[in-house]
Amino acid sequence: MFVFYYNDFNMANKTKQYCYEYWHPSVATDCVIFGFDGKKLKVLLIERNLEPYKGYWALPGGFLRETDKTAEQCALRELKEETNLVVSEDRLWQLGVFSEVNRDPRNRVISLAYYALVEPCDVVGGDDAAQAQWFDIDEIPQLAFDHAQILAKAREAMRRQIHFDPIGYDLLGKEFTLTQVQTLYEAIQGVTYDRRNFARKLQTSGIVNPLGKKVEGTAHKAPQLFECNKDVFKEKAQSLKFELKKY
Amino acid sequence: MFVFYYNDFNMANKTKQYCYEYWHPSVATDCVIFGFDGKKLKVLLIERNLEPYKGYWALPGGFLRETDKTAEQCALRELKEETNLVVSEDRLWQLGVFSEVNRDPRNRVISLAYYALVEPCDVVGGDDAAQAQWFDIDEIPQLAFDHAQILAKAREAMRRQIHFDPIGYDLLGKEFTLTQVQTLYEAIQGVTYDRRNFARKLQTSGIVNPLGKKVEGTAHKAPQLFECNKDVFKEKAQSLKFELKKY
DNA sequence: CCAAAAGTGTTTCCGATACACCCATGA
DNA sequence: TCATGGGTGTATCGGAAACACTTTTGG
Repeated sequence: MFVFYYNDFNMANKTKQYCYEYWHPSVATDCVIFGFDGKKLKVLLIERNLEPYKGYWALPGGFLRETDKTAEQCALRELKEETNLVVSEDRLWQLGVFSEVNRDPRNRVISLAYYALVEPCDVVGGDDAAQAQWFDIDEIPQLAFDHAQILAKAREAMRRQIHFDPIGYDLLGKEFTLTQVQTLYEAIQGVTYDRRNFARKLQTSGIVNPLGKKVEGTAHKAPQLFECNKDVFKEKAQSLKFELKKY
Repeated sequence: MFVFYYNDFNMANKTKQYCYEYWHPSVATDCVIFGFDGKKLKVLLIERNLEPYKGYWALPGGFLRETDKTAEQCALRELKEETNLVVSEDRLWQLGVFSEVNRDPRNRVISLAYYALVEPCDVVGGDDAAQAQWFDIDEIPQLAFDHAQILAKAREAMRRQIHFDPIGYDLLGKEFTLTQVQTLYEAIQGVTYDRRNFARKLQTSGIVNPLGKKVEGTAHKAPQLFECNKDVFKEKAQSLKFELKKY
């Protein structure tokens, strides 16, 4: 490999192995990982171990490498490195591009942002992250870079997508109670629903199937467990018209 | 400026002025521009003047430059250069990132894709485009790169967004008839609506305001002209719940 | 026995749907 | 006068919304 040395005001006496005829920006990915603890929406953040913004909380993410087959692969790789969380690509959704000139104090960095909804799990810090931690969505600390903006956009995107894809159920795991679904939807949409109407709609529509099992060890009447029928959900979502009903 | 010469299998004896410590991908933008002629949905394409895919039709777009303040600015700049079409930034919507390793035969190129809905207008070719032309959305020629995939995704994104934002009316201009709106929605959603129900809903909801003017020179009863009340539209769209009704 | 959450049925109301006839205009 | 598309009212139906009491369970 050809290597040479070269100085500029940004970076003195470092190797610059990668040379191009035209200007290239740096490209990074960032992930907004949503979770749900049964009561509140959560977001997974890491504490930065490196400058800039060392010590700040931030979205997990990092630079695209030549070995990353796609930007999605980069996002998932960084997520695993920094939080030990493994997410499958079919649960990763594109959020958008953040390309403001000064969004990173070091360089021109284009961030490709993604989001995912995952079921409750443990996370640990690693690599460039001092630690990883779930935060209540309404108690987010000050974030590095423009990550607050990215997070806000992710909330809105998720809120919209939930009308079309059964992603909400990804937050609940394979089995859940109707109350959990309702609490989740209320947390996401910021509204409340009537428990009886909510339960009836979910069951009669076929979006959930009863598993014939009950939760054990509750200090009250044991609720039934259900699973999500994602095919039915998608079929129902397909019938969406303008404002969801036909004119 | 420091300049030196260097060979590799991609590009022999060219100047490589831009050097980085780490690998950087090329970043480009592509635009899917939707139009509407009163009957059919249209898409704006350019004929490529350069290799690769010289002579193929493609989405307007090009490489991100250091002078582009944002990716959006790049997209709009390239659009203007190639088709002479000026679109305002608030009508430009992010579509997604296309980052497959081999999507461009030359190099690793990340494409940031955008879409916009514009009212009918003339376009001309320029710069890297031999010509620019509107195509009926159901009569798209073979496209360069993965642009067919980008276009497909744009159609779907637009179809979803139209539930939440009054972007459909951007295709119609300031004044329009109710039949035009209906034809447009039918073209986008691929369904038909009852003319009376459609008109009533639009008017009683307050989404359109009558202008008290009529179209002139028709070979039949002259239809009224309306304008879109985008604030009302957004307010209505806000009331969307899961499947649009409250549980 | 008490607290806490689950389960369940009926009525009301509104909006979506289906449907057909007359009107205005230019050719 | 004819062809074309514009404008409009009503009856029905179904799903959404509102609403409260009983049941189960562990403590």
